[in-house]
Amino acid sequence: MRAVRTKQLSSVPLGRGVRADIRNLLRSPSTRIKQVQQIHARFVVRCYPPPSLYACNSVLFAYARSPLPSQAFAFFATQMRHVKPTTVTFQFLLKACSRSTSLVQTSQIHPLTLKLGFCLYTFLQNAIIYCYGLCGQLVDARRVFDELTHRDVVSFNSMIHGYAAVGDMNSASDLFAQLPEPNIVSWTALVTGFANKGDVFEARRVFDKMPERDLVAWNAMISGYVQNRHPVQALNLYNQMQIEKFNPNTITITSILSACANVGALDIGKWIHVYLNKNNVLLDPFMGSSLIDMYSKSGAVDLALQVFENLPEKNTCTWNAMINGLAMSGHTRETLELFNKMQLDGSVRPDEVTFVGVLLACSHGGFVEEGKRHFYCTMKQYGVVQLVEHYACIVDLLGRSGQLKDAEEVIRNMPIEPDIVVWRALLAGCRLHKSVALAEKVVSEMEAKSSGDFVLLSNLYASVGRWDGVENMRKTMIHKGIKKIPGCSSIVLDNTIHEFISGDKSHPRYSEIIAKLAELGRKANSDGYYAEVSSVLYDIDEEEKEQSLGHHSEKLAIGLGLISTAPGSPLTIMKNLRVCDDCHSMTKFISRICNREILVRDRIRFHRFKDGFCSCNDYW
DNA sequence: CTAGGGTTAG
Repeated sequence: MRAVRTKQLSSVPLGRGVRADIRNLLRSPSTRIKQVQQIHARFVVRCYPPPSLYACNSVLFAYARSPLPSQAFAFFATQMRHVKPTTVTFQFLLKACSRSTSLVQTSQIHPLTLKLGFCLYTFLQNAIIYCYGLCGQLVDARRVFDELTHRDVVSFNSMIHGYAAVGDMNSASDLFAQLPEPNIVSWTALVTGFANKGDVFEARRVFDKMPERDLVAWNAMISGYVQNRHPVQALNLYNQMQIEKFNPNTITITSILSACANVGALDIGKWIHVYLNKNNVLLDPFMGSSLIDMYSKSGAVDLALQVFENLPEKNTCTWNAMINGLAMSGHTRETLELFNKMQLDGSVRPDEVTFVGVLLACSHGGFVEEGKRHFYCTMKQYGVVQLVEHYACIVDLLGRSGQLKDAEEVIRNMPIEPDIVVWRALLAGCRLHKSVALAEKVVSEMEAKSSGDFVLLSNLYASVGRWDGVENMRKTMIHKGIKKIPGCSSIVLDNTIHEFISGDKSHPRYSEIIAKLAELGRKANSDGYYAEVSSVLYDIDEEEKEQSLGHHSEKLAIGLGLISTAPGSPLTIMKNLRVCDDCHSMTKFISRICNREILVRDRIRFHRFKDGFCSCNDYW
């Protein structure tokens, strides 16, 4: 009796239901992993007649474009023993290789295609070249390329893409030059290649030389700017793109929102959000994450939370964007609550980025024990490897709370080489708790390279009245030829981004700004508030001061904001370096005297100035 | 069904 039932079970044909499922799978533009897994499960039951090659290939196709492309290999290995694979089978397998950048799979599939006599199919070999290239195996890629009897544009483009992926732009350009008729894809490969290397200038040069461009090319250049932190150029190019009558797609929007986030362009970002709603565009996790990031970084965490709550689909990035947004804004409790929610939700796994946010929140909120627990236990629990960034966070956490010995101990026992950021975190702790001796030790050991480190030690000397140390630092910096990073602050007014680089007087309203700042300076002095602070002004600073007037870039941005907006309206300023003590005090003063809420986002965190106080409680 | 473009941290 039991045998009969088993037999009935094991010979269930795939049936119409599955065929309909497969049809649906192929019809939808993207694949949810659950859909494929359900169909996969029905293959596992031995059925009669065996599933057709078409059905098998369909599952491969679905896996290849799903969020878990590597599942395609498992399916191929276990469920396709009875069928003879065709070129289509390999196309999908190779698609899965490229989407999961799996060298192991690529190097196994390659000989298999040769064994089956598929070496003459250029389109298959092209895919192999592409996959090897993505995995950084340029020698293997080149061998396939050289052995091809017939090379088409795609062969060249795949090879160029491979060179570009490892940053070998010389080889990429050489190959490009050999191409009789490069097409848009060839050109775009060069643009992305240069951009990925950080050479946006060269990328733009290539982009400008393109005989024609399509949306992908525009997107490549725009995201190149965004990824290299040139948000203003990205936004300018986006305008140019619209002038040339190209409509943005979701990819363009994702990059542009990221650009808005980096420059704090809340108005433009909001406008795009409205545009998306008006056109009934469903927010995918990419756009969702960018949007959340844009709102958080523009100081509108409440709006970020709204977006987050209403997103139809969230991935790890989305959660991370929200967690980091809350952490940056100083909402420690909320950050940790959201992290709890993420763990309970279970649909996504926390990753390295998640823990940067969690630890950062603990650090800003002074939650030492909780931070330690996440660092030592929770991370291990999720199998998340501790990177230097996390060590920097924990050192920062310990250092801030005054446990300088423990912090130093952590660095000494790190399994990986501490980088400058880790040392700098300890140094910041020394500054906060005025530990000159340890700070000196740290600076001598870390071989400080950036001006910020010397500035920190110098400020520390000054704060304990060691003027000889200040002078020494200054000499050391000159001697070692250490250049200060130019300070750069921006403010968005009427959809226009105004960038101020210290020492640059080119802004059309420069003299008005200076006049306004001078007026405020006088008020501050007579108030007694500012005078007190400036008396302990140090003559070395992270940002190069404009010699004659001594204005940091953020003061210029604030000045412009004050003279060009209605009294009492809030201002948002973005800065690439950390706020200095002087500007911090001055901004507190301005917020009170001008009755303005001023939000300054520096390299590390937000400062919300209101009624003469700052949300960081002068602790940063 | 053959090639190129996207988010979070540092």
